[in-house]
Formats: sequence, C-alpha cells, structure tokens
Amino acid sequence: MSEQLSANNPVNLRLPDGSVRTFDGPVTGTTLAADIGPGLLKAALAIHVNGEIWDLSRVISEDSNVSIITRKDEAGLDLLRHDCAHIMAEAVQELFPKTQVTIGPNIDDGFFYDFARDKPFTEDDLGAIEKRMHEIVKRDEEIIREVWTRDDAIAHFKSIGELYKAEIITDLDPDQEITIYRQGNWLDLCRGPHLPSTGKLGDAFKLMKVAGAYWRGDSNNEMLTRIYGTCWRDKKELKAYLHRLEEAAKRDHRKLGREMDLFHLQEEAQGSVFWHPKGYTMWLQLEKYIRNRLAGWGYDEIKTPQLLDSKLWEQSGHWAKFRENMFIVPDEIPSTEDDAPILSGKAKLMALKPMNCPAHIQVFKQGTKSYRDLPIRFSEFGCCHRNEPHGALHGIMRVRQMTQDDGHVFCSEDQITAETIDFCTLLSSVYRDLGFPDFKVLLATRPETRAGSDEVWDRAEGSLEDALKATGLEYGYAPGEGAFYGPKLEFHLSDALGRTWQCGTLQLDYVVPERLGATYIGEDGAKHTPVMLHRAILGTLERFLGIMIEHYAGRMPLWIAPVQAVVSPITSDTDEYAREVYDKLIAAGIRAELDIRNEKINYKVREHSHKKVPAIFVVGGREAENASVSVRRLGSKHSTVLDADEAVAALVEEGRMPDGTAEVSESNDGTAATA
RNA sequence: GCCGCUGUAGCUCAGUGGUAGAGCGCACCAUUGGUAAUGGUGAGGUCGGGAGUUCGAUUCUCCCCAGCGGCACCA
Repeated sequence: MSEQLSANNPVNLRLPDGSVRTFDGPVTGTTLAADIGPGLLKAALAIHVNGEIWDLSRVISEDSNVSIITRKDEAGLDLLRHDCAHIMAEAVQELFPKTQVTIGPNIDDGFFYDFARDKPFTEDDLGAIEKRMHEIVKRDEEIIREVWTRDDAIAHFKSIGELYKAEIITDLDPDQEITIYRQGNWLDLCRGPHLPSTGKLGDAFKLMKVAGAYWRGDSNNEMLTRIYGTCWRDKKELKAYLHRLEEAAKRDHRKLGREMDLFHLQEEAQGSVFWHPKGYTMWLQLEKYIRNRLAGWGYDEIKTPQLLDSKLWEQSGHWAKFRENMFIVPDEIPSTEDDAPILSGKAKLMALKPMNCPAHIQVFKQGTKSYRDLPIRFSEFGCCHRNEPHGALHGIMRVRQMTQDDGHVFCSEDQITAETIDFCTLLSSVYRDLGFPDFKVLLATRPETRAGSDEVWDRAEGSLEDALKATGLEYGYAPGEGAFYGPKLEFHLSDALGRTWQCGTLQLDYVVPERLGATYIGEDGAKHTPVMLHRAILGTLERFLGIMIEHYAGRMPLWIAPVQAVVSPITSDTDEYAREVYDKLIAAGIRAELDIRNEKINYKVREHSHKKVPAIFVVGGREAENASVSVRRLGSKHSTVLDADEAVAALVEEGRMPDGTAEVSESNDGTAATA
C-alpha cells in the first residue's frame, strides 16, 4: 500500500468508552485530544495506541484502539518520572558541561540517572541541579522525537564525547529503531515515549541522594556517580511520600534496638551483635518457637563445631568456591616474644564454619545408614561466620556472625518431592504464625562459580523444579543465583512496608554429600550417595528479628515482646498492692516489671509506651480495694478496669506462643496454602 | 571492596584557630501526683585515632578506622 493511498484513507480511533472518532487521514494524539476537548488537550501527556504508549506527536495512520494518558494514570506517572530523569540530565549537563550521561531508568517512587564525571557529585550539588530543573520546566521546551540511523547516532555521540551512549547504541539489537529525543538544545538517546514538553512535568519532584554505581552493574567496571530523585503528580503526593519515608525511618531496627534496649553493635566486633537481656529474650522466644515447629516435623537437633580443619573445607569445595568469605585461623600457639612474629605462617589452617552442611554430613557418616533410616533430618541453630565485605554490613540485618535456623535433610532421590512439599507447608505455616502471610518463591539456577558437572546440575535443577511444581506454589526464576553446590528455592516475604526479604531457602545438593563420602545402604545392598536438602525458614535469627522489629515497628506480638507488662502504682500508697499484682504475673509466667519509682503516672505511661511495652497495669486506691487493675494497652488511649486474676489470665492466653494451628488469616492470598 | 557524606556527654544535636554547650537521660533533694514529660540542684566529654601546619588544633591539611546512604556481594 502506498503512502499516498493511506494518507487519504480515513482513520478510525476507538476510545475507551467505545465511541469511535473518524479522521480524514493520519492524525496525532495531540489532534485527537484537541478534538475531544481543550481540557483533555491540556492534560494529555501521551497516548495508548493498541496497547503501546506513544508520544502525542506520533502520527497514527491506521484504525486503532486508543486512550489519552494524563498524569492521573499510572502510565502518566511513569512518564513524569522518566521525563524528570531527562530534565535532571539536561540540568546536569548545562551546569557541568563535561559530564557524560549513561542510563536513567525509573525505579519505585522515582528514578535515577548515572553520570560519568571526573569528580563525583556530592549532596551539595543537588540544590543547584534541582533549581536548574525547575528553570527547564519553566522554559517549557518542546520534546521532539526523531528516528536516527545507527551510524549517525554513534557518530554523533562520539563527536560530542558521549562515549557511554555510543557504547549503548553499539550494543543495541541491530533491528532496534534508534530514537532520539530533543528538548531545547539538549538531546538524549531514548526509547521513549515522552511528554510533549518539559512544562508538563510540574514541580512535584526532589533530588534525594547521590551514590556511586558501577557501569553496567559490574564491579570490574568504573564507578559512575548516580543521582536519585523522586517525582509525583503534585506537591501533595510528594509530601505524602516524604512523610512515608520519615515513618519508615522511625521503624529502623537500629533505632528501635537502642530505644528498646535490645542490642548494640560496636566497632571492636563489627558485624557481630551484642544482645542485651531484652533483645535476647526475643531471640530465645523465637528460637523456642522454631525449635518446637521443627521437632513437630521430624527434625533431630544437633550441635556441631565452630572450627574445622581446612582439609574438610577443601574436600567439600568451600575452600575453592567460598574461601574469600571465610575466617581462617592458624592452628598454632602464638608467640609471646616481643620481637618475634606472633604467628609463624607455617601452621595448618582451621576455618570458622561459614555453613553447617559439612559438619552435618560428619554426623550422618557416623555408623552405617540404611535406606530404611531415610529421610534423616538434622537441625541446628548453627552459629556461622562469614567474612562479609565491609560495605555490606547493615545493623543486625547483614552481619558477619549469624545464627541460622539451619537444617539438612538426607534422603533418596525419590523422596525429594515429598520433602519439598513438607518443607513448603511448614515454611508457610511459620511465616503465617510470625505475621508474614505473603511470600514469593524463586527457583535459583546454576551460578557461574560452581562445583559439580553439568549433568549433575541438569538433574538437580530438574528434580527441584519438579518438586516445586508438586507443591502447587506459584514461582519465578532467579537465573544464576543458585548456591555453588546446587540449585535453590528462595522464599521472599513481604513486610508491613511492602519491602521483600529473602529469608527461607531450600537447596538441593548432589555434590557435597558425594565429595564428603556420605553413603547409605540401599535396598539393593549397594552403597548410594544420599541427596542433601539444605534448608532454612527464618534464614538467620539476627536478620529475622531485625525484620520483625521493623515489620511490627517495635510493637511485638505479646508472645515475643521482651517485657509483656509493667505494673505501676499511682502513688506509693499502693506499692504493696502493685507488688501483689506483679507477683501474680510472674507466677503466671508473664515477663513483667514493677515500676515503683517516685514518678508521676503520666511520666511512666509515656516512658513504657516509648519502650513498646504491650500492657501497663495501673493500680491506685480503687484497684487495691477491689483487687482489680486498670489495663492500658500499647497504642490505646483508653484503659479498661479488670479483675486482677482475670487480667493476668487473659494476658497468659494472649501471650501463648503460636504453634501453626492458627486459622489462615484473610491477608493470605492462597499462595501459602499447600497442605 | 568501590563512590559520597558523617564522627562533639549514655541519646539527639548546636558550636569555635585560644583546651566546649543545650535538651533528654543519669544522681541527689523536694513533690504522693489517676493514664504520653512535677520542680530544683549536680555529676558527666583528652570533641573517632594518628601525623602535619601553627605560639596554640575539637576547628585547617593528610592518612587510618568506624558509622550512614548507595553500588557490588548476600541469609
């Protein structure tokens, strides 16, 4: 069909309400918007054409289903954010002419743009850049889409010193259309689409922070300087977002850990946690809970050594594949001579265990095992050390000494599916108990650095995926993210702020049991190597407690709260009665405190509320007279007067540790139900 | 590990080329007060560590360490 013919053909555009507008020939989104009304023309940002988002200026020459996109649409917000990134890049290059642009994608709540510059940007530069951005918005520069040839584009970007852009184009799929967006005197390679002009952006944006980021995300490449920004439809949304950040900061486990006196960290033991009595109470409760649950699913708990000979790690494959994350200790008596080296450097080496699996295999190997013994399930609250990079450490979420709720299941190949189903059932029940009903599953496949042949990996990945299918859980993939000895399932839970955390894992391992010589006698009387499933539900207690603290904003469920109740007399006249109530709580097994300090009740209520104590029992003359208590629950402005014994009994009931028998909560979307 | 920022009292933070200050917390005294701060008095810091410049450094310069925000890595 020739151009001329199509130009004379009428074009029918069907709008979302079903109505059709007919034009004499090809039209642009702008024309359509104007045809519908001046209000829409003003609000229009782009247009959906048969499911694709187009610039308003692009010519539509065929009958299409269309809808105009405004800033009210989700797609409109995405456009605003991406344009905001472009406007930021324009501002940066106006202010700092020798800076090269690289990539600038949208992210949750905003965008970033990575720049190459001799001197990295600092936070002090953000004010000037932001100011210039507002000027560019005021200039209301028209944004023009142009299609260039590949060679022209490469030549152009090379000629202006934009080597990264030239590299990006060079690496693009040869069939990919090269589009350039021009605004004012500035232009950028971009797939688009974009707003019709910079003025449409508005003023609800803010540059948030600067950071270093490697070119193409590879730590072997040079480091670029990244600027993060946030962008919204209007000032009100921006303000709400900033408020949300402030609220999230209040939940920070490092802040709450200090305020609630749970733990501390100090530089002499970086990456390892000093647990205080209150924090360790939470730890012990969580440990007790998961221990109970594991025992109910056929796990036998063991305890294995911290320091193991490097020979074992060589054999297991850790020495070759994991050594840079291990703490190595020479097995030698250090010299006490003043002028002699402390260590000779000649001693044999031991290593603090970074994982428990080789030690569990040693336990398995004691005595002869029969196929009738399988599956054997060992659990251990294994304290592991990993030499994590300094920059990775973060509160108690990312530490160097960690305690896993670890376990290894030794089984035959035909037991993998049943064990996987059981594990997923247990895991979803645990997450539900702990307040995290929603989680996602990813199948992580072979990494580049790995032990074992491709044939073994084919088998392992196949078995694990088959078993995963049998659980009925929905899942995605994490290519290349498997452990060095086998593929794994990653369980990512969502917290109250919608963030996701990888906690649980199930790893299928054909490699390490064989390397370490684990065998059992099969039905056929011959030796076979068992399959090993490495699994953890919480992941590590440190991280999981950190997640729980932030998820609950410190207001822990009663069973895990370090102090469950405080008894506080109004005046010292009722100290004695307060002590009676306190004794009742203690006798009932409640973690209670008695606060008979010479302070006003207002002061005490305020202080215990800040410390997130779930229940305050206030007792005055009235309560003492009729053996009652005035109970004020955390988060409530009101108090309830109850019979003292009943109040204690109610607290005992509420504070019962969950055991997996609770009803499935409504927020569970069903993905967690596997039983 | 890489980039940037920060490091002052237990906590949150102000401040200065002439050896430091606030609020909260803590101690003591007074106050006995019904559900988110009673008042007063006092103690407490070699200003992250080391070196340099200077008559003099917490302040300026350099190096190191740690924390924070990211990147990379990861439970």
